[in-house]
Amino acid sequence: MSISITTPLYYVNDKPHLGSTYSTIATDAYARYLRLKGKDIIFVTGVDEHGQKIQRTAALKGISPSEHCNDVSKKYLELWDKWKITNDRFIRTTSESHKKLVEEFFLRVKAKGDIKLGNQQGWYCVGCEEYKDVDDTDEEPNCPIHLNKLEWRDEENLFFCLSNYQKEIETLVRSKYFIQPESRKNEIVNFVSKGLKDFSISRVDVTWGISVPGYQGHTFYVWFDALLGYLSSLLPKEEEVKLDNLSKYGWPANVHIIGKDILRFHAIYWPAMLMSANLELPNKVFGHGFLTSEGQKMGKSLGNIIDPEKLLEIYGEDAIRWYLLSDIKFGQDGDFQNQRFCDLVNSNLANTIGNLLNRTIAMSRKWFNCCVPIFTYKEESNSLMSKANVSIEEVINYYDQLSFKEACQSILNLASSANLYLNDKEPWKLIKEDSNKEKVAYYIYNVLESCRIVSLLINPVVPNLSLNMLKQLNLESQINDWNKYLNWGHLNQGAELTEPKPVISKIE
RNA sequence: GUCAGUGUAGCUCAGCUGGUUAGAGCACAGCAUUCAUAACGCUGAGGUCGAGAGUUCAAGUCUCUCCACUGACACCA
Repeated sequence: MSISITTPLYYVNDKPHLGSTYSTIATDAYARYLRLKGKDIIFVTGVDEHGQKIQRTAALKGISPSEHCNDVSKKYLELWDKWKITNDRFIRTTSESHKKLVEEFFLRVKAKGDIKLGNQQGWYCVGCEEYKDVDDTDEEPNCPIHLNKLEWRDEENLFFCLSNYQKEIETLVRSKYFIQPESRKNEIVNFVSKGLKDFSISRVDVTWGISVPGYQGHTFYVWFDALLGYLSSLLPKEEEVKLDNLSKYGWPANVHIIGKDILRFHAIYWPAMLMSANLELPNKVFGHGFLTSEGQKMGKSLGNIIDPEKLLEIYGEDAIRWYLLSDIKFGQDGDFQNQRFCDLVNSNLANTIGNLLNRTIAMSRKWFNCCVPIFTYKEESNSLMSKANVSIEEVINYYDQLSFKEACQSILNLASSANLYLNDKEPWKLIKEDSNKEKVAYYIYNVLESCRIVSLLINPVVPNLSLNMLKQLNLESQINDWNKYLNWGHLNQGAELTEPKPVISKIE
């Protein structure tokens, strides 16, 4: 039975930014981890292509909305390709199957009695494109951002009766693992406890969207469209679009990995919608933090926007993945600092891990015929093996909880232990006495074996580095299966070792 | 405005129920050193723990006030 994991479906109003790249990288790391453990997963990403903003952006560019969507969606596809993201699906909400699914979903929810016609009233700012909360006594309110006058709008909309699910949602959001991280869970619990209001699911002034069946002039508004992409993405192309088929193809999602800004919609609206449609709920919703650049919010006006594509061209995916996943606690906000980024990549990947492999292969080749040592010698306790076993257990645990930073730390600890082990054993001194050769063989083997474990454990985070390391150990074939190889002793004595080259070069 | 969270070495962060000289990693300095990507290892310098007051034999750790930042407070894709 397969399970799905998802990134947000990114809004194609503009080209991809670092934030969406961050979500995608994290989800990719998790997907890679699950696959290594042998799980049958479907990694879903995609784009949300409807709405007024897109309609307007396209008009501004003098092209049709669909042209605009094609352009931007293509950019996303290309970018994920460049980053070597391993998504299995890429859903576009303008696709025909998605449209069918949305219609079916709506009819089901309507049949359940959870749809009603109502009026959306309020003070609307054209600039912000949203309704503003204003002081009731204010007869002519202004937008606090744009400072212009707000328009009074009274628009007929369809509503989803979220309030029907107050009890169920309350229970759900309080449950132990549904919302993560914990701090955000509290916000949501708080919010729900104040009482849920029905929300509108259609617009009458937006043409660029999916028409609501039976309601002339209405198109679906974001949440009743975009969120359903998680479902429509799962149906195989040849399969008839049917909600009942979903459980065969990976629904419910194991986790939705999203930015903290859209947590509420995923943790409250979405489950209620699914309940109404009689579908299973996702197991978990993880709202990660936002990135700043050198301590400041990224913004056009500040001109400090980090372009993920340029970043990739300069540094390559491993360096950036490592920095984002190993230095920023997943779930908290993070700051991209160029100096720190370079320092950490060089210190952790090139020095601690890369150089460890390099020095050990060099020794092994020099003293053991360009091969992994062959020996019969054994010591009673093998401290490195114990360290490796601890790391294996810890790292699996951390990955399971999406605690990438902690996982990376544990891997780094193992590599450091191996470096210390070498300095402690001093094989380069021992080897001067011929009688020590067995001992040296044993020590070198232990360190090489630790490198092998490191390379496997680190794979979800920095896949290229991992593969490079395994190649140098002549163990490329072990890359895809943790169940088989992620335990001590799978490095073969006497296997050939080629001349080591740095597995990752230093940056800047 | 209301509620919640954060504020600890240059940087990123640990410090549970209060208890000897406040910790780690990175960066920096010195030493050592070749097996290695000037890498690894060792040593060191660096903090009035946001500010002030209080409780206590004892507070980074509890209470109060203040300051700064962040988030939530419903339609922000």
